[in-house]
Amino acid sequence: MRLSCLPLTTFKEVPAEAEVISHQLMLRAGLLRRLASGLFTWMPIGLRVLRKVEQVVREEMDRAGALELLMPAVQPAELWQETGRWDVYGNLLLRMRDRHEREFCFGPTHEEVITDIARRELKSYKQLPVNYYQIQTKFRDEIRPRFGLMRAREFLMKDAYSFHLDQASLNATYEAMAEAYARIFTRLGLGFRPVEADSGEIGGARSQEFHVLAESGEDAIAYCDADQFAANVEMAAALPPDTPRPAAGAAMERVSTPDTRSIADVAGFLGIPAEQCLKTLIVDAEDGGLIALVLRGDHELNTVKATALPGVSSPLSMASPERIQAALSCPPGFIGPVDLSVPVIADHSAAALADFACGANAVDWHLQGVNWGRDLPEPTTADLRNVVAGDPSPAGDGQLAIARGIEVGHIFQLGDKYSRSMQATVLDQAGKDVPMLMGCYGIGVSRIVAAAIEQNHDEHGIIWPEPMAPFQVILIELNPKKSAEVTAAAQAMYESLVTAGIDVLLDDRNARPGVKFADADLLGIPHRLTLGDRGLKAGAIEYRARRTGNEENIELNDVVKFLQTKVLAGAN
RNA sequence: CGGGGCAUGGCGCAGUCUGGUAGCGCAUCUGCUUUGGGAGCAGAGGGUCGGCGGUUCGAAUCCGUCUGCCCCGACCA
Repeated sequence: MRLSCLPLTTFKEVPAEAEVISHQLMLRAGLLRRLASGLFTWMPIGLRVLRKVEQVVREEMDRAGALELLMPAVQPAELWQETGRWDVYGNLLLRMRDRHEREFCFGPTHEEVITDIARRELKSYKQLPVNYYQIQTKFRDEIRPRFGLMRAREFLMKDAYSFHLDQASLNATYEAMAEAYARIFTRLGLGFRPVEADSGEIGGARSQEFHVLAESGEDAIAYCDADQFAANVEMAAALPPDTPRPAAGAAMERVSTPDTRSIADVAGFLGIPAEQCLKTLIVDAEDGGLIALVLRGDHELNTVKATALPGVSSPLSMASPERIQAALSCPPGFIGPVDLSVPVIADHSAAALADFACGANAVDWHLQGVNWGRDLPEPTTADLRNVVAGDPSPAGDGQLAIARGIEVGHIFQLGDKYSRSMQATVLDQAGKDVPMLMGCYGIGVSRIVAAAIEQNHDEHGIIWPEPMAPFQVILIELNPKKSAEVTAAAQAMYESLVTAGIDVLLDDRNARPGVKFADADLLGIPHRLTLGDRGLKAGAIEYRARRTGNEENIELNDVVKFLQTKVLAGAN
């Protein structure tokens, strides 16, 4: 492609609407334009990136034996009513009516449609397993679209759905998809991690998310390199400390602590570390009463774990200050587990403390030197907290670290949820109708593009991983108006690169060198060739790698060969 | 949906408090000079100041109302 034929407008300044770096850079580089909230136009160069990602996904899905098809974006309400999701899905579903007043939605996902296909097409166990996939535009009317492509309302997704006679077959395809996903993200040149995830409402046996690691990621991931453990922070178990509780060394003492409510205040006032304090949270109980959850001062409550506790109301709700005052005769901020009139559940780490400080259940008073078993009963213990860096790995070997990630893929086992409600059955060996088991496997194709930028950029712009770069090479022709020789040489070089099958962008615009260099950096094309009169005289062209900034001069005649080894080496 | 912020040429902003008929930088167009990291000079085009209503002799500016966009929370590829 010749840049002189492409109306490309790049910005020096960051558009005010963009908050995250990927969104900013895509707007500045002219890859993306916003139409409305959560709706974007992929401009020509941006679309090339999207297509390259799509192609890698497609190749690996094909290699894993999945079958590509394409379902309609618009879906009839009847299918969604069959599974009950027409009512459950709520406002995320964009609904519409046709001229006959029939109800439709713009598909946010395709379980219903694919299950309808499966029940019509698949009649015998002999046809199983089957794994169908598509790469298609989805629409989810997100409550709050944000961060550009990261949470757009309309987005490109690869969604796959597999059908099986039995669990063993489902497991096999699930594993095959996990491997295919790992290959996809590896081929795309992304730093990623598969993590154990909450299977949530769907209730399937297994679920894994694939996260691209980036500072700006929305999700916190706990992982351990020693034993390969990785899970969403919400999902990671915090093990009880393996060292026994120290012996009590201090006598319990009531201390006046005027106006010190927060852990930070208390720890500061008493001159002790936060991990020597207890934090007592009062939550509503299922039976209408209250329950006290006790954590170490430096730990955070994990709401997923807390909700799962017997007796705790679901969803979790913190008791109001009024209820606390009424039931305990003490405002929040001075509550503690000693002589507390409601049930106490302590986190393992909190239960392992000796000589700790906590609220005295009286305004402006705390207790110090408190010990379980002596000053108050041994508590019921449970895992209540989020894991923190340095915690032992639940998999048993090594310590956890915390990283941030962007979820770009999710695989899970659906079981018979949809096949049962939609009567998608096949005849088994015994000639009996049985509902098929299903798996489902998603990849956010457009989100990958944003995630790649979040992970790969510098102060000058994007640094595309080779396999998704819009072009492999940018050829900059310096001062085209000044020298006919340079122009001729650039054209000849461009032609020979194209002939060699190299994806090259020729910057033949009549612009100053600085503009071209800046745009090349902003666009993030991995390999840059610069042809100017200076080099031409010496019979050489300058090469520069976007990521490293390394430069070298290449003989004109060697350029194609040089790039083929360089570019192809990077692409596979 | 709750909370906060913003809306002025394509982009970034000033002007709003204290009403007097719109300005700066970038971008765009023309010419000349320049040309290895976002050039200089001279000129040009482009804005019903988000919409509607009100106050006023007069509204970007004050009042009301609606809309759009962005950020923080619960959801998700």
